[in-house]
Amino acid sequence: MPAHLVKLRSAPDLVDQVYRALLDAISDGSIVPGARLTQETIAADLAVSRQPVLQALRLLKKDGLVLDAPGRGVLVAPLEPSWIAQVYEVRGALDALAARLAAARHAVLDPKLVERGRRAARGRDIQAMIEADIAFHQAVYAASGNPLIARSAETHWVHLRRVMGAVLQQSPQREALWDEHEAIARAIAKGDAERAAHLIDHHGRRASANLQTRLADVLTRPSKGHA
Amino acid sequence: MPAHLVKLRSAPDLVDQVYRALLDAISDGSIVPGARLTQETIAADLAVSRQPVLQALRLLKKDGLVLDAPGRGVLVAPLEPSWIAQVYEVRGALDALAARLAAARHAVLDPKLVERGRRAARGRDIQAMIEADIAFHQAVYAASGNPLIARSAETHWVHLRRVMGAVLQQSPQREALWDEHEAIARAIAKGDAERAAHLIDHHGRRASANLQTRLADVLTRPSKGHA
DNA sequence: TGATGGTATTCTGTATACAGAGTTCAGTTC
DNA sequence: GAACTGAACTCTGTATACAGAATACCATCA
Repeated sequence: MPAHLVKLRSAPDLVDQVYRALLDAISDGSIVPGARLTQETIAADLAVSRQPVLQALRLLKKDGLVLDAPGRGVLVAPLEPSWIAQVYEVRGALDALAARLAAARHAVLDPKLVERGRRAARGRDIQAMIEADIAFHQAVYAASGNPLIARSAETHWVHLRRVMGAVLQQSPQREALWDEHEAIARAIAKGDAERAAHLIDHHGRRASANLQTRLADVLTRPSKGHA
Repeated sequence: MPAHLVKLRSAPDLVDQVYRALLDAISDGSIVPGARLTQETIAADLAVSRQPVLQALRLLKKDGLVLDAPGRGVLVAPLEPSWIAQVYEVRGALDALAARLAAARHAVLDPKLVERGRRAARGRDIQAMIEADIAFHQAVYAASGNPLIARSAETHWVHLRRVMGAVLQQSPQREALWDEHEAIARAIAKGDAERAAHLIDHHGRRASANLQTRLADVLTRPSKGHA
């Protein structure tokens, strides 16, 4: 048997598809925070029975993305500044760990990641900016050599993606962000674990503070988001 | 309405119960690593239909505790030394974060935790030792003020509990473990964040190395575990 | 003896049916 | 007019039924 044949993804079953669909919709804001969903409406929208929806919702509950609203369906988790702070604290610890490990291996991140990020930062496509940001951090996770880091951080990024989408109409320091990313990549390549961890830690703190104030802003003036 | 009435856990539904039952059985080793399970046998054992079992298994898959074995049911995740190392790396990062935050708040951990731990360490009840260990670390998480830490670490502890149960027939440095715990608690209470983080980090590394070698030992001489 | 083809079995995933719990709303009473 | 009681409705969770996919086994053939 030729070894280059990739193991083909046999059955992307309905539960996975429903889960993905809801995850994407919640991530990019198509389903607004605080929205109320019922199994039946989701099932009807996606043209499946309630069964796979039921299971997908349970997975989303485990992720903390939807909450039980007994008797009235489920509630899409609202966005709270304090929650964001907590997510960033945990993600920051994982980022620092990943950066330290990656530096220990003198990992070299693909320069294209930064290029792509800078290009996105100069453009207007918010989603592209978010994707580039996520891609960079995931590259650090991958470079750490510990796949569990990426898996643990995955859920956190869904939460952050939601906030970013809701908040990042335009950010002043978008270019500065990628200067930081580039410095982190350099420290990792050089094998300077402490510096890499320190940089990515501060990077996260800045981003956290930024998102929190912006989110609080949006929440107090709720209608402004649509202008 | 009196405020002291706790919100009563309305419906622990069958899915949760099945999930808990399997989680406990996998954690304490009643279901051995590598065992093959089918929905039907589980359903029959627990006297429920396949439906809740199906959902519970999907949650366990998300936790990485069971693997798909297409056509032959599901496989209880085997124990691998390298996996343990990965879990400890991530858990270590969370522990250090929690210790640092707890120290920043000058949190005082309940001294009973250490007392109970020492008593368990002198005894013979392996499960009690493990429980005491987990209880201490969870107390640190709780003291951090960030509930997300405990939630993120929860899954990791299930994996570790499995290994501990499989490996810790008797450990020579059980008392030393609680000296470390006590030192960590002191550093937290004193507010020395860096020292607390440093201590708990080393604590984790030692435990990781210990478990890994022991697990590798058990795996190469598989029958010895039952002696 | 080893490989190959077909068949039976096993197991999962999805859909439908049903029952229980909670909510909403209208009617009634003070 | 406000509060309470009851019924209708809505929604979820569980069980059963069915169809498809994968495996294991057995007979056949070189």
